Amino acid sequence: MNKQYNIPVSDTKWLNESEMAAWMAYVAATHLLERRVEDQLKADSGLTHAQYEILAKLSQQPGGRLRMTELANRLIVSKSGLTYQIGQLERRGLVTRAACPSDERGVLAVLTEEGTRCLERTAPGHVAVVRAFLIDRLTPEEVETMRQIMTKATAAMEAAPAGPLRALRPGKSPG
Amino acid sequence: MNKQYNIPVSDTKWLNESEMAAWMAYVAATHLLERRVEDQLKADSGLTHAQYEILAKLSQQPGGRLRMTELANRLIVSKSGLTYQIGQLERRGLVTRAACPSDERGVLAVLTEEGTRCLERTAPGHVAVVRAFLIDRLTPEEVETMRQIMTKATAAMEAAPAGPLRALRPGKSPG
DNA sequence: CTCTTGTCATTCGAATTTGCACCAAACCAT
DNA sequence: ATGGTTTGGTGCAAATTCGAATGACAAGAG
Repeated sequence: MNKQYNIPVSDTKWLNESEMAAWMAYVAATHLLERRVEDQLKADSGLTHAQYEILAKLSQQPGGRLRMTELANRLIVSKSGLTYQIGQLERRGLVTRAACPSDERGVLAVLTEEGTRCLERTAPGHVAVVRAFLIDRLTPEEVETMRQIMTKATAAMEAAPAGPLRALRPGKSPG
Repeated sequence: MNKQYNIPVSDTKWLNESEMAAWMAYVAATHLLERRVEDQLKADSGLTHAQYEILAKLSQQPGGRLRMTELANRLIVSKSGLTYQIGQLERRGLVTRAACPSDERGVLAVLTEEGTRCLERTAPGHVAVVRAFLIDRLTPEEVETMRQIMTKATAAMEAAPAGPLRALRPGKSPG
Protein backbone atom coordinates (compact mmCIF):
# COMPACT_ATOMS: atom_id res chain seq x y z
CA MET A 1 0.00 0.00 0.00
CA ASN A 2 1.23 3.44 0.81
CA LYS A 3 4.91 3.17 1.54
CA GLN A 4 5.72 6.80 1.58
CA TYR A 5 6.64 6.64 5.24
CA ASN A 6 8.57 3.43 4.87
CA ILE A 7 12.26 3.75 5.17
CA PRO A 8 14.54 0.86 4.28
CA VAL A 9 15.67 -1.08 7.30
CA SER A 10 19.28 -0.23 6.72
CA ASP A 11 18.52 3.48 6.92
CA THR A 12 16.40 3.31 10.02
CA LYS A 13 17.95 5.07 12.93
CA TRP A 14 16.44 3.36 15.91
CA LEU A 15 16.06 4.93 19.30
CA ASN A 16 18.88 4.32 21.73
CA GLU A 17 18.23 3.31 25.29
CA SER A 18 17.82 6.81 26.69
CA GLU A 19 15.64 7.94 23.79
CA MET A 20 13.44 4.87 23.99
CA ALA A 21 13.07 5.25 27.74
CA ALA A 22 12.19 8.91 27.33
CA TRP A 23 9.58 8.17 24.66
CA MET A 24 7.98 5.31 26.55
CA ALA A 25 7.84 7.30 29.77
CA TYR A 26 6.32 10.20 27.87
CA VAL A 27 3.61 8.01 26.37
CA ALA A 28 2.79 6.42 29.72
CA ALA A 29 2.78 9.72 31.58
CA THR A 30 0.58 11.32 28.95
CA HIS A 31 -2.04 8.58 29.17
CA LEU A 32 -2.03 8.60 32.94
CA LEU A 33 -2.16 12.37 33.18
CA GLU A 34 -4.97 12.65 30.68
CA ARG A 35 -6.95 10.18 32.75
CA ARG A 36 -6.30 12.06 35.98
CA VAL A 37 -7.21 15.39 34.46
CA GLU A 38 -10.34 13.93 32.94
CA ASP A 39 -11.40 12.35 36.21
CA GLN A 40 -10.88 15.53 38.21
CA LEU A 41 -12.78 17.73 35.76
CA LYS A 42 -15.62 15.26 35.48
CA ALA A 43 -15.96 14.91 39.24
CA ASP A 44 -15.53 18.58 39.97
CA SER A 45 -17.58 20.27 37.26
CA GLY A 46 -18.90 17.74 34.78
CA LEU A 47 -16.62 19.10 32.10
CA THR A 48 -14.40 17.05 29.83
CA HIS A 49 -10.82 18.12 29.27
CA ALA A 50 -11.72 19.19 25.74
CA GLN A 51 -14.50 21.39 27.09
CA TYR A 52 -12.28 22.87 29.76
CA GLU A 53 -9.69 23.74 27.16
CA ILE A 54 -12.35 25.52 25.11
CA LEU A 55 -13.43 27.62 28.07
CA ALA A 56 -9.83 28.33 29.05
CA LYS A 57 -8.85 29.37 25.53
CA LEU A 58 -11.86 31.63 25.19
CA SER A 59 -11.16 33.25 28.54
CA GLN A 60 -7.72 34.25 27.31
CA GLN A 61 -9.23 36.21 24.44
CA PRO A 62 -10.43 39.80 24.69
CA GLY A 63 -14.20 39.67 24.87
CA GLY A 64 -13.96 35.94 25.55
CA ARG A 65 -14.70 35.20 21.91
CA LEU A 66 -13.05 33.50 18.98
CA ARG A 67 -13.97 32.30 15.52
CA MET A 68 -14.81 28.61 15.28
CA THR A 69 -12.05 27.67 12.88
CA GLU A 70 -9.47 29.71 14.74
CA LEU A 71 -10.48 28.09 17.99
CA ALA A 72 -10.32 24.63 16.43
CA ASN A 73 -6.84 25.33 15.12
CA ARG A 74 -5.56 26.55 18.45
CA LEU A 75 -7.02 23.59 20.30
CA ILE A 76 -5.82 21.18 17.63
CA VAL A 77 -9.23 19.63 17.17
CA SER A 78 -11.25 19.02 14.03
CA LYS A 79 -13.81 21.64 13.09
CA SER A 80 -16.68 19.20 13.33
CA GLY A 81 -15.47 18.10 16.73
CA LEU A 82 -15.50 21.69 17.90
CA THR A 83 -18.98 22.22 16.51
CA TYR A 84 -20.16 19.32 18.63
CA GLN A 85 -18.49 20.50 21.82
CA ILE A 86 -19.63 24.11 21.40
CA GLY A 87 -23.12 22.69 21.06
CA GLN A 88 -22.69 20.86 24.34
CA LEU A 89 -21.35 23.93 26.12
CA GLU A 90 -24.09 26.09 24.64
CA ARG A 91 -26.65 23.63 25.95
CA ARG A 92 -25.21 24.17 29.43
CA GLY A 93 -25.20 27.93 29.03
CA LEU A 94 -21.43 28.23 29.32
CA VAL A 95 -20.93 29.47 25.77
CA THR A 96 -23.02 31.33 23.22
CA ARG A 97 -22.76 31.58 19.47
CA ALA A 98 -22.67 35.04 17.94
CA ALA A 99 -22.51 36.27 14.37
CA CYS A 100 -19.13 37.46 13.19
CA PRO A 101 -19.36 41.17 12.29
CA SER A 102 -16.64 41.07 9.66
CA ASP A 103 -17.66 37.87 7.89
CA GLU A 104 -21.21 36.82 7.31
CA ARG A 105 -20.19 33.16 7.26
CA GLY A 106 -18.30 33.34 10.48
CA VAL A 107 -19.50 32.23 13.91
CA LEU A 108 -18.04 33.43 17.16
CA ALA A 109 -17.93 31.21 20.20
CA VAL A 110 -18.46 33.52 23.17
CA LEU A 111 -17.81 32.71 26.82
CA THR A 112 -20.84 33.61 28.95
CA GLU A 113 -20.90 34.94 32.51
CA GLU A 114 -21.80 31.50 33.71
CA GLY A 115 -19.02 30.01 31.64
CA THR A 116 -16.59 32.35 33.31
CA ARG A 117 -17.85 31.41 36.75
CA CYS A 118 -17.67 27.72 35.88
CA LEU A 119 -14.09 28.13 34.74
CA GLU A 120 -13.10 30.06 37.86
CA ARG A 121 -14.75 27.44 40.01
CA THR A 122 -13.05 24.58 38.19
CA ALA A 123 -9.58 25.94 37.57
CA PRO A 124 -8.16 25.49 41.09
CA GLY A 125 -8.81 21.76 41.09
CA HIS A 126 -7.41 21.43 37.61
CA VAL A 127 -4.25 23.29 38.52
CA ALA A 128 -3.95 21.15 41.61
CA VAL A 129 -3.87 18.01 39.50
CA VAL A 130 -1.31 19.43 37.10
CA ARG A 131 0.82 20.41 40.06
CA ALA A 132 0.41 17.23 42.07
CA PHE A 133 1.36 14.86 39.28
CA LEU A 134 3.71 16.91 37.18
CA ILE A 135 4.88 20.42 38.03
CA ASP A 136 5.50 19.96 41.74
CA ARG A 137 7.54 16.82 41.03
CA LEU A 138 10.04 18.84 39.02
CA THR A 139 12.81 21.26 39.80
CA PRO A 140 12.49 24.74 38.27
CA GLU A 141 15.25 23.74 35.86
CA GLU A 142 13.31 20.69 34.76
CA VAL A 143 10.19 22.77 34.25
CA GLU A 144 12.16 25.13 32.09
CA THR A 145 13.68 22.29 30.10
CA MET A 146 10.25 20.79 29.57
CA ARG A 147 9.04 24.11 28.27
CA GLN A 148 11.93 24.21 25.81
CA ILE A 149 11.42 20.64 24.70
CA MET A 150 7.71 20.99 24.12
CA THR A 151 8.09 24.36 22.45
CA LYS A 152 10.62 22.94 20.03
CA ALA A 153 8.42 19.98 19.20
CA THR A 154 5.39 22.20 18.72
CA ALA A 155 7.31 24.51 16.45
CA ALA A 156 8.59 21.58 14.39
CA MET A 157 5.09 20.24 13.83
CA GLU A 158 3.50 23.59 13.15
CA ALA A 159 6.18 24.31 10.59
CA ALA A 160 6.05 20.97 8.80
CA PRO A 161 3.33 20.37 6.21
CA ALA A 162 0.66 17.92 7.21
CA GLY A 163 1.56 15.51 4.46
CA PRO A 164 4.04 12.64 4.28
CA LEU A 165 7.16 12.79 6.34
CA ARG A 166 9.23 12.56 3.18
CA ALA A 167 8.83 16.29 2.75
CA LEU A 168 11.05 16.74 5.75
CA ARG A 169 13.79 14.47 4.55
CA PRO A 170 16.46 15.74 2.20
CA GLY A 171 16.90 14.54 -1.35
CA LYS A 172 13.27 13.91 -2.14
CA SER A 173 10.78 16.22 -3.77
CA PRO A 174 7.04 15.67 -3.93
CA GLY A 175 5.97 13.81 -7.05
CA MET B 1 -9.37 33.06 54.33
CA ASN B 2 -6.62 35.43 55.23
CA LYS B 3 -6.95 38.44 52.99
CA GLN B 4 -4.18 40.59 54.31
CA TYR B 5 -2.01 39.55 51.39
CA ASN B 6 -4.81 40.20 48.91
CA ILE B 7 -5.04 36.54 48.00
CA PRO B 8 -8.31 35.30 46.50
CA VAL B 9 -10.73 33.27 48.56
CA SER B 10 -9.16 29.99 47.56
CA ASP B 11 -5.61 29.22 48.55
CA THR B 12 -4.86 27.96 45.09
CA LYS B 13 -1.23 28.04 44.10
CA TRP B 14 -1.41 29.05 40.47
CA LEU B 15 1.19 28.26 37.87
CA ASN B 16 3.88 30.86 37.38
CA GLU B 17 4.89 32.00 33.94
CA SER B 18 7.43 29.28 33.29
CA GLU B 19 5.18 26.55 34.63
CA MET B 20 2.20 27.74 32.64
CA ALA B 21 4.27 27.98 29.48
CA ALA B 22 5.62 24.48 30.05
CA TRP B 23 2.16 23.05 30.61
CA MET B 24 0.59 24.76 27.62
CA ALA B 25 3.45 23.76 25.35
CA TYR B 26 3.15 20.20 26.62
CA VAL B 27 -0.57 20.09 25.89
CA ALA B 28 -0.12 21.54 22.42
CA ALA B 29 2.81 19.28 21.57
CA THR B 30 0.95 16.22 22.78
CA HIS B 31 -2.07 16.92 20.61
CA LEU B 32 0.04 17.68 17.58
CA LEU B 33 2.27 14.68 18.06
CA GLU B 34 -0.63 12.32 18.56
CA ARG B 35 -2.10 13.54 15.31
CA ARG B 36 1.17 13.06 13.42
CA VAL B 37 1.71 9.60 14.82
CA GLU B 38 -1.86 8.65 14.01
CA ASP B 39 -1.58 9.93 10.46
CA GLN B 40 1.66 8.09 9.79
CA LEU B 41 0.42 4.79 11.15
CA LYS B 42 -2.86 5.04 9.31
CA ALA B 43 -1.19 5.85 6.00
CA ASP B 44 1.55 3.30 6.36
CA SER B 45 -0.17 0.27 7.83
CA GLY B 46 -3.80 1.04 8.58
CA LEU B 47 -3.12 0.78 12.29
CA THR B 48 -4.23 3.23 14.93
CA HIS B 49 -1.77 4.33 17.58
CA ALA B 50 -3.66 2.29 20.14
CA GLN B 51 -3.32 -0.80 17.96
CA TYR B 52 0.35 -0.17 17.35
CA GLU B 53 0.94 0.11 21.06
CA ILE B 54 -0.77 -3.22 21.61
CA LEU B 55 1.44 -4.95 19.05
CA ALA B 56 4.55 -3.26 20.41
CA LYS B 57 3.76 -4.18 23.99
CA LEU B 58 3.06 -7.79 23.07
CA SER B 59 6.28 -8.03 21.08
CA GLN B 60 8.23 -7.09 24.19
CA GLN B 61 6.82 -10.07 26.07
CA PRO B 62 8.29 -13.58 25.95
CA GLY B 63 6.05 -15.59 23.66
CA GLY B 64 4.44 -12.37 22.49
CA ARG B 65 1.54 -12.92 24.85
CA LEU B 66 -0.09 -11.20 27.78
CA ARG B 67 -3.26 -11.46 29.81
CA MET B 68 -5.99 -9.03 28.80
CA THR B 69 -6.20 -7.20 32.10
CA GLU B 70 -2.44 -6.99 32.43
CA LEU B 71 -2.16 -5.61 28.92
CA ALA B 72 -4.91 -3.09 29.58
CA ASN B 73 -3.15 -1.90 32.72
CA ARG B 74 0.16 -1.49 30.97
CA LEU B 75 -1.36 0.39 28.06
CA ILE B 76 -3.49 2.48 30.40
CA VAL B 77 -6.71 1.67 28.60
CA SER B 78 -10.01 0.35 29.90
CA LYS B 79 -10.56 -3.39 29.69
CA SER B 80 -13.55 -2.98 27.43
CA GLY B 81 -11.54 -0.75 25.16
CA LEU B 82 -8.86 -3.39 24.91
CA THR B 83 -11.42 -6.09 24.18
CA TYR B 84 -12.61 -4.01 21.25
CA GLN B 85 -9.15 -3.38 19.84
CA ILE B 86 -8.00 -6.97 20.25
CA GLY B 87 -11.11 -7.90 18.29
CA GLN B 88 -10.05 -5.57 15.51
CA LEU B 89 -6.51 -6.91 15.46
CA GLU B 90 -7.76 -10.48 15.55
CA ARG B 91 -9.96 -9.75 12.55
CA ARG B 92 -6.84 -8.68 10.67
CA GLY B 93 -4.92 -11.74 11.78
CA LEU B 94 -2.32 -9.77 13.71
CA VAL B 95 -3.29 -11.16 17.09
CA THR B 96 -4.93 -14.33 18.35
CA ARG B 97 -6.73 -15.12 21.54
CA ALA B 98 -5.56 -18.13 23.53
CA ALA B 99 -6.78 -19.71 26.73
CA CYS B 100 -4.76 -18.99 29.81
CA PRO B 101 -3.30 -22.26 31.14
CA SER B 102 -3.24 -21.20 34.78
CA ASP B 103 -6.65 -19.56 34.94
CA GLU B 104 -9.72 -20.82 33.17
CA ARG B 105 -11.20 -17.31 33.09
CA GLY B 106 -8.13 -15.72 31.61
CA VAL B 107 -7.53 -14.86 27.98
CA LEU B 108 -4.13 -14.35 26.43
CA ALA B 109 -3.62 -11.91 23.60
CA VAL B 110 -0.96 -13.47 21.38
CA LEU B 111 1.01 -11.75 18.66
CA THR B 112 0.90 -13.77 15.42
CA GLU B 113 3.61 -14.17 12.81
CA GLU B 114 1.78 -11.72 10.63
CA GLY B 115 1.44 -9.35 13.55
CA THR B 116 5.18 -9.48 14.03
CA ARG B 117 5.80 -8.79 10.36
CA CYS B 118 3.32 -5.92 10.41
CA LEU B 119 5.07 -4.42 13.40
CA GLU B 120 8.50 -4.77 11.82
CA ARG B 121 7.22 -3.21 8.63
CA THR B 122 5.57 -0.31 10.46
CA ALA B 123 8.09 0.47 13.17
CA PRO B 124 10.65 2.34 11.03
CA GLY B 125 8.12 4.92 9.88
CA HIS B 126 6.82 5.31 13.39
CA VAL B 127 10.28 5.87 14.79
CA ALA B 128 10.97 8.34 12.00
CA VAL B 129 8.01 10.46 13.11
CA VAL B 130 9.02 10.35 16.75
CA ARG B 131 12.51 11.39 15.74
CA ALA B 132 11.53 14.06 13.26
CA PHE B 133 9.20 15.93 15.57
CA LEU B 134 10.62 15.24 18.98
CA ILE B 135 13.81 13.31 19.65
CA ASP B 136 15.98 14.77 16.91
CA ARG B 137 15.00 18.28 17.99
CA LEU B 138 16.54 17.73 21.39
CA THR B 139 20.03 17.55 22.79
CA PRO B 140 21.00 14.32 24.54
CA GLU B 141 20.75 16.21 27.82
CA GLU B 142 17.21 17.31 27.03
CA VAL B 143 16.27 13.75 26.13
CA GLU B 144 17.60 12.58 29.45
CA THR B 145 15.77 15.32 31.33
CA MET B 146 12.55 14.42 29.55
CA ARG B 147 13.02 10.83 30.60
CA GLN B 148 13.45 11.92 34.20
CA ILE B 149 10.47 14.24 34.10
CA MET B 150 8.12 11.70 32.59
CA THR B 151 9.37 8.93 34.81
CA LYS B 152 8.73 11.03 37.90
CA ALA B 153 5.24 11.94 36.74
CA THR B 154 4.43 8.34 35.89
CA ALA B 155 5.65 7.16 39.27
CA ALA B 156 3.59 9.81 41.03
CA MET B 157 0.41 8.75 39.28
CA GLU B 158 0.98 5.05 39.64
CA ALA B 159 1.57 5.52 43.34
CA ALA B 160 -1.41 7.76 44.03
CA PRO B 161 -4.83 6.22 44.52
CA ALA B 162 -7.31 6.83 41.77
CA GLY B 163 -9.68 8.76 43.99
CA PRO B 164 -10.04 12.48 44.65
CA LEU B 165 -6.94 14.58 44.79
CA ARG B 166 -7.89 15.79 48.24
CA ALA B 167 -6.12 12.78 49.69
CA LEU B 168 -2.85 14.11 48.38
CA ARG B 169 -3.17 17.59 49.76
CA PRO B 170 -1.96 18.45 53.23
CA GLY B 171 -4.22 19.69 55.99
CA LYS B 172 -7.27 17.81 54.82
CA SER B 173 -8.33 14.39 55.91
CA PRO B 174 -10.82 12.22 54.03
CA GLY B 175 -14.36 12.15 55.39
C1' DC C 1 -17.92 -29.60 50.35
C1' DT C 2 -20.71 -25.14 50.18
C1' DC C 3 -21.30 -20.43 50.37
C1' DT C 4 -19.75 -15.91 49.84
C1' DT C 5 -16.88 -12.78 47.85
C1' DG C 6 -13.72 -11.19 44.34
C1' DT C 7 -11.65 -11.34 39.64
C1' DC C 8 -11.62 -11.87 34.37
C1' DA C 9 -13.31 -10.83 30.12
C1' DT C 10 -17.09 -9.50 27.38
C1' DT C 11 -21.30 -7.07 25.97
C1' DC C 12 -24.07 -3.14 25.80
C1' DG C 13 -25.29 1.76 25.62
C1' DA C 14 -23.80 6.47 25.76
C1' DA C 15 -20.54 10.00 24.57
C1' DT C 16 -16.99 11.72 21.72
C1' DT C 17 -13.99 12.40 17.58
C1' DT C 18 -12.86 12.44 12.83
C1' DG C 19 -13.30 12.85 7.67
C1' DC C 20 -16.23 13.93 4.11
C1' DA C 21 -20.10 16.09 1.90
C1' DC C 22 -22.70 20.13 1.71
C1' DC C 23 -24.39 24.92 1.53
C1' DA C 24 -23.66 29.76 2.08
C1' DA C 25 -20.64 33.45 1.73
C1' DA C 26 -16.32 35.67 0.33
C1' DC C 27 -12.69 36.25 -2.87
C1' DC C 28 -10.80 36.93 -7.49
C1' DA C 29 -9.66 37.41 -12.22
C1' DT C 30 -11.67 38.65 -16.02
C1' DA D 1 -20.94 42.20 -12.63
C1' DT D 2 -19.93 37.34 -12.99
C1' DG D 3 -18.50 32.73 -13.14
C1' DG D 4 -15.07 29.87 -10.78
C1' DT D 5 -12.58 28.93 -6.78
C1' DT D 6 -11.77 29.02 -1.89
C1' DT D 7 -13.20 29.36 2.90
C1' DG D 8 -16.33 28.79 7.17
C1' DG D 9 -19.38 26.13 9.68
C1' DT D 10 -22.48 22.23 10.13
C1' DG D 11 -24.69 17.46 9.31
C1' DC D 12 -23.81 12.74 9.04
C1' DA D 13 -21.90 8.01 9.25
C1' DA D 14 -18.17 5.33 11.06
C1' DA D 15 -14.85 4.30 14.57
C1' DT D 16 -13.34 4.41 19.20
C1' DT D 17 -13.60 4.95 24.15
C1' DC D 18 -15.45 4.35 28.71
C1' DG D 19 -18.48 2.76 32.65
C1' DA D 20 -21.89 -0.34 34.27
C1' DA D 21 -23.95 -4.68 34.03
C1' DT D 22 -23.30 -9.69 33.11
C1' DG D 23 -21.80 -14.47 33.43
C1' DA D 24 -18.04 -17.70 34.36
C1' DC D 25 -14.53 -19.03 37.22
C1' DA D 26 -11.32 -18.61 41.45
C1' DA D 27 -10.29 -18.23 46.37
C1' DG D 28 -11.12 -18.42 51.13
C1' DA D 29 -13.95 -19.31 55.46
C1' DG D 30 -16.71 -22.30 57.76
